[in-house]
Amino acid sequence: MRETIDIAKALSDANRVRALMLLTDGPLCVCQIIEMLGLAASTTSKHMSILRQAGLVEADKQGRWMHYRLPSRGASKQVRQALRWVSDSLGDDPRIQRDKAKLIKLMKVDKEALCRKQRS
Amino acid sequence: MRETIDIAKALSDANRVRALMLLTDGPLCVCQIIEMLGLAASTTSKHMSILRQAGLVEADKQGRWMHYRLPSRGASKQVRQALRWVSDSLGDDPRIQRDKAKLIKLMKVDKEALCRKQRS
DNA sequence: GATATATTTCGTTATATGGCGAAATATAGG
DNA sequence: CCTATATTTCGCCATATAACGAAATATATC
Repeated sequence: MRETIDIAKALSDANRVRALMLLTDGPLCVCQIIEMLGLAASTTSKHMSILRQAGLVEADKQGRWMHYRLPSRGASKQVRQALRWVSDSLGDDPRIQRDKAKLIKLMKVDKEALCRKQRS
Repeated sequence: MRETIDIAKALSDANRVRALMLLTDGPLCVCQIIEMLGLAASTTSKHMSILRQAGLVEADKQGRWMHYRLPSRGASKQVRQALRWVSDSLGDDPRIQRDKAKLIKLMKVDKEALCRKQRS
């Protein structure tokens, strides 16, 4: 029960769902997610931690950079099914599609440059 | 997007999820749901209205009694998929099973008697 | 039509949540 | 080991949410 509610809670905020959908084409660095959502770093970090707690994303730290990605095969049936639901539901949502288009451009920007820009 | 978030929000409260799962074996009267959840009538009513808004339940009024049930075939793919997720996830949850057992007993009580008891 | 009653709506209160900026943490590189 | 820096944690504020009881609504029955 707890797990199910945690997953539902994690999915009940638009910015978190956007972040999740951004990961469908591969892992992203926190700074990239910050840029995409347009939120403060602290807020974005909290969102990712909630998604992680629910098992909807996995994280791994590479040096100073933290990368988030969708869970690998090992994920529980619950998580897999929830992810499929969201993904099927929002596959052609206009906001999500705009995000994906914007992400393609963003991926061309160097991470170092991105972080520098965010600092200033 | 809105619809997805509304569904997730509706599913992010334990009492609402319990109410939803109670309906898997057929429609119930509000007074029965009140009894099962152990909440005030007004609170229960609000929960049902949130589930209804999200499309996760349908309602029909029969005289003074309002009956809630899971949506019929017409439901959107989103709703059907979300319901399957919850149902698969909680099929063998202990709390849900206890609820179901309790419901079987409750179904033997006359609705009139139930409402009278709740009033007093 | 008046009364009883099942449910909903309203008003209130306490807690949860999402947002930010500042401070803390951890790691790369001089 | 000291500095720079990517991310997280903390403290705060505003808004959202879940709970209740009281009042309102709708419907059956007299």
